[in-house]
Amino acid sequence: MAQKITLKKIAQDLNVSISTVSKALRDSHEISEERREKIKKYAKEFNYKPNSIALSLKNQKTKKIGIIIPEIVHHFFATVISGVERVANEKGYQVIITLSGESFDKEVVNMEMLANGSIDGFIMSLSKETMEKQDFHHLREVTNQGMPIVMFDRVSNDIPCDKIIIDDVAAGHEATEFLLRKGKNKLGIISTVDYVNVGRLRSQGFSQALQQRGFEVHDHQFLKIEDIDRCEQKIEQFIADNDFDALVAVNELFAVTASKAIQKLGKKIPEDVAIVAFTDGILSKYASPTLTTIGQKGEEMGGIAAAKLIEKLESSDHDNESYETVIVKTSLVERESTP
Amino acid sequence: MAQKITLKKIAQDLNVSISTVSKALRDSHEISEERREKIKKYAKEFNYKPNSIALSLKNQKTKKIGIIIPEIVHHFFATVISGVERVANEKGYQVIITLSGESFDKEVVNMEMLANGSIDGFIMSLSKETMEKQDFHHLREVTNQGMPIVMFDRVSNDIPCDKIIIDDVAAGHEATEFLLRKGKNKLGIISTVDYVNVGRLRSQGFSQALQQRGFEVHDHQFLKIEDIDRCEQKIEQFIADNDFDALVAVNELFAVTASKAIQKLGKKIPEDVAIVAFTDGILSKYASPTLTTIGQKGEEMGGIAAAKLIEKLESSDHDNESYETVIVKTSLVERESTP
DNA sequence: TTGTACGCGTTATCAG
DNA sequence: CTGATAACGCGTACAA
Repeated sequence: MAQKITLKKIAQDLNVSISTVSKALRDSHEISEERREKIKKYAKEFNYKPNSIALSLKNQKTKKIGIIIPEIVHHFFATVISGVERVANEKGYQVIITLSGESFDKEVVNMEMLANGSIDGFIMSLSKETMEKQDFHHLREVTNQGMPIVMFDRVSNDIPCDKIIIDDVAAGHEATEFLLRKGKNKLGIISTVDYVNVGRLRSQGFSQALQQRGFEVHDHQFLKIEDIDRCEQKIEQFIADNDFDALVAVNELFAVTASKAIQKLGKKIPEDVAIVAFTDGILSKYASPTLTTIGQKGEEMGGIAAAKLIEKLESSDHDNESYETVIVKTSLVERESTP
Repeated sequence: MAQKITLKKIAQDLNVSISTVSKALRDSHEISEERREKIKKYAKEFNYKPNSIALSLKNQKTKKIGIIIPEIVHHFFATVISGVERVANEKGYQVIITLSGESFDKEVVNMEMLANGSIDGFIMSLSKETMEKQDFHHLREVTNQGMPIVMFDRVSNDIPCDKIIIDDVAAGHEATEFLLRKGKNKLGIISTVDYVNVGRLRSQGFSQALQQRGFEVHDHQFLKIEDIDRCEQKIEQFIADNDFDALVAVNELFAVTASKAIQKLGKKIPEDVAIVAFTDGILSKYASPTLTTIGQKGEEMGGIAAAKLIEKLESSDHDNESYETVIVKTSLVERESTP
């Protein structure tokens, strides 16, 4: 009930001026020790804390960074936030999160809300709709105002800003090469439709790896799933129709679904068919058998994004007009689904 | 680069006073239509948006709500945030998220940071350490300042505030009764240590259901896990040592681990041993076999929490000093792990 | 119809 | 050593 205490109230109660209180609390030597102590004691008793809104207004800095992501219930994004939060907190920043829900309009609205002084800078990953529309005017508006953006994972080349991505082609290559080295030679890949970047790029890496090893690449080796909710049938069909001895799946869900289909057909993992999945998450760790995956290091990406953003925020403003794209190395985690 | 535009700048550029601009933009009839239009056009051209920090300071309202949760990478918490965010956005509020990482100290620090004017109210779930220590002084300080808190899931009865919980006793009862009705009669429960509320209460429901059916309840039916990282061994031991025909697990991880242990022992699910898990998440849906679970409805809890908080925030301040505890019904989702 | 003054809480600067 | 004043951006009561 006791309303929040302010400098003004302390000043009134102690019959001194506001600026005296302010100085005393900041240990200024301008104030006599006696008075200083008295004021500090009083402030402590009433648990005085400077009002951060007032400070934001005065300093033109909020010490907050805004995140806009498509969904928070996706494990990858949750890990990114976790990384952002960790680094931000270490450096005295708070994190405001908004969700676009893969909607362009909501992404725009949220950006506008946050850009009105709520935060010092953005960390974001574009919504699917934005990727499809290729409309980035909201980002440009923000950067034009001098507010820095760091993009991760789903980025746009049209916007000049720092970017944190993984090299999906290389990652697809790594997964494939790993299977080839294990002696597998009848490979298939379960991917998304091509306009989803990650699916297209990882498939590209898959093809490259095969070709480098002198294999021919055929269409029947590629399954491109459009509707994630009804992927089961298609995956079962894909596996039944082909005599694969190894599969790459561009996400955990496809991998688990494939794993089940394979076992249903009476084949053994990894002896008959091996699997490498992408996006190391909970499913891979707890599926039966556990899945070898290419980890996406969301935590690390988030951490790097936050560090980059804060660096920009705290560099003496505008002398630093160069932008960097950081490629985070993926890491292969071996589990039971590969020999 | 074009710095953010303010009322002041518009006023200068147009050679009028600040208040004229302010009034014009708010469609005041005090201002002549001609001038009004001119000002509005200019403002639109430079994309003027009121600075939210200044508004916060003036109105003593931030239109932001703070969330403190233990971890964001737990699916349940992610769904709660999703629900909070949805409702908050609908009502024009933004969401600031901080993570305690299950640490008491970090919870305290984060609360203090947010309480200094950054937000209008809290939505939170206590860290494990806080539950263990039973130290809630930081919560009390905040409520004493007149800032409302809504707690969910992990709550404290010591703090007067709205609470959103699931009836864990009833849920434990439901899970157990379900197994009994399926003809199982040698039941065990894999739970957490007692100071974690959910574990204790669900265990309680487990006991109640058994006793109501005339079963005796013995200590050996309870496994209480302290360290979630090394639960595997203990769960295997627990299953090997007892001849259960059904298990209740208070979270997905325990359930999946148990499922694997059971299959390792050559027993069949659900014929030999059935499983009911808690917290319906991704794992339950994709484990082999898929798991029957008691769903926790995180999205709904988050939505209710946000609605309650905003209601309190917008009710004419202090006439509303009653607190409510909302019990969200759980729902059993049948899958392959039960007959 | 337009402009001035004030207050939100803080700090920095300058005057006493 | 202490205090008054300005400024951050906004809205509004009051004065012109």
